[in-house]
Amino acid sequence: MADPRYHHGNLRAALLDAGFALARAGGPLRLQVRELAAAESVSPSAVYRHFPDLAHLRADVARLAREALAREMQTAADAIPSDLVAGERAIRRFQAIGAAYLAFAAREPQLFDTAFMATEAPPSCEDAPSAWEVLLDALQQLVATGEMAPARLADAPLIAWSSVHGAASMLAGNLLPADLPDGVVRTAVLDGVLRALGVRAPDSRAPNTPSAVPAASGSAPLASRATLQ
Amino acid sequence: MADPRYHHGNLRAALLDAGFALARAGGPLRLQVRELAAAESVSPSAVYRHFPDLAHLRADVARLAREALAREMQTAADAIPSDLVAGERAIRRFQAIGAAYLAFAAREPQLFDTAFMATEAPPSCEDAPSAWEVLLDALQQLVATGEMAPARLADAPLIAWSSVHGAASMLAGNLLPADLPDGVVRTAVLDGVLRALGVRAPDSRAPNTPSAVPAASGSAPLASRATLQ
DNA sequence: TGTACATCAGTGAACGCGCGTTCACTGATGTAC
DNA sequence: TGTACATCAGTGAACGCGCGTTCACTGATGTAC
Repeated sequence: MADPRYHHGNLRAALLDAGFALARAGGPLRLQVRELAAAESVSPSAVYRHFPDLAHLRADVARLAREALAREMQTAADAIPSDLVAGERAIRRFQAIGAAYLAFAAREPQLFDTAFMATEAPPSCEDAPSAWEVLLDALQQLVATGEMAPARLADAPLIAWSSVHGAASMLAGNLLPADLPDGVVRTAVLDGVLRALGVRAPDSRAPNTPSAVPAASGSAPLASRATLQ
Repeated sequence: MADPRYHHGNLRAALLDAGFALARAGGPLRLQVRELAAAESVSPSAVYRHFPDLAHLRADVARLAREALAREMQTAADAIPSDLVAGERAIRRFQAIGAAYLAFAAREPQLFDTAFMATEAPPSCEDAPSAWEVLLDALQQLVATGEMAPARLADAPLIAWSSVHGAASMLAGNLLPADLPDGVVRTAVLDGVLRALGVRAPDSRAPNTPSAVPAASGSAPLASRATLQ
């Protein structure tokens, strides 16, 4: 029987998985050589058999986090029924992608931070799937079905990504009032994006009116700067 | 003549200023007890005469960074001529605030990171001025002048902040193509926010059309995922 | 006005810790013959 | 089929460093009398 300490088998992939789990629990600061090695019951120096330094390992864990995000976006889009009218389906898929992005940030704030942390090395390969590509595909479908003006494709990615990423950052960073339901954020931001893109929401086909927004309970809940300083 | 090493005078404020300068140059990671003390030519233990620990000092430096941002927003708003028609003035002030936010992130990325970094202690006082309040004031002026629907106030802060903060994060984090001019980002995001809020831009009074967007040079520049992974 | 003294704001050395990384090594694997 | 050997993937100890923080101290300040 082989000594289980030697020849782990696939230590590189195991370290990345461990990094993913550590980042999920504790964020970027938990990505340390010794902790990663301990997670795989391996000596710290074994890490250097598979990565030139910690920076490269961190960059790949960040990539895994982004890929996890992209997969959830794609899965949410694919969950939209395919028997809808093409235009409505394109809109619903676009909304599902944004909602998945927000849900990921709210449910896995540490992983979200890791996905977009500053890295001092490049990842070993490109994101696959890529969240950016998933977004671009959805926008192109909006154009193909006539729901968005073709010229809007020039700035639509920037508009959509800014809004959703900004809201996701606030959800992950707990910058929003704790009693603010995620659904309110989702509705406000996603409806706002559709209006910014000149796309009519499938529910309320009257753009530029606040009707789709749930009524504020008492005074405007977002007006409090208790948490968002 | 007093020994200059003793009785610094206002070491607390000086440490915060030094922290601001260090964060500006090197971001949150540069906020270290020893480096801060050295910046003021003081021994590390002197820091503990004015702050219980590093976390509290960091929280106050972050506050200073947010206040610097808020001041630039307010200054930009106040630079809008006051002899304009009230409605147009309110819109221009709102645009100026957003543009200042984006310019701050692009010009001082490290300071921007510091402003919104995670802290393990609360700041010693509230932000003054507060960027959030500056935004709220501008939105209320949009309503007061009839440029925005009052009901929109419920979600307008979230929509505006998400979009601008998201774009600012990308500018600060160098997630956007390097050859993409800041002006393109500014125009795309700020025009998008106005459309999302149902506010007619003062230039192009035809909302929901892409006319205000500069023509894409060749293929859509944002479609490249070279830098935005 | 001068002096004793409590208070304050620093010093300087050290502690303990955990980090990334290196180095000589050793055990396991796989291949040539 | 068995064996020598090159190669690979680990070990374990150590290095050097820099970190936040503590502690006993000391020099300067300001106030009471």
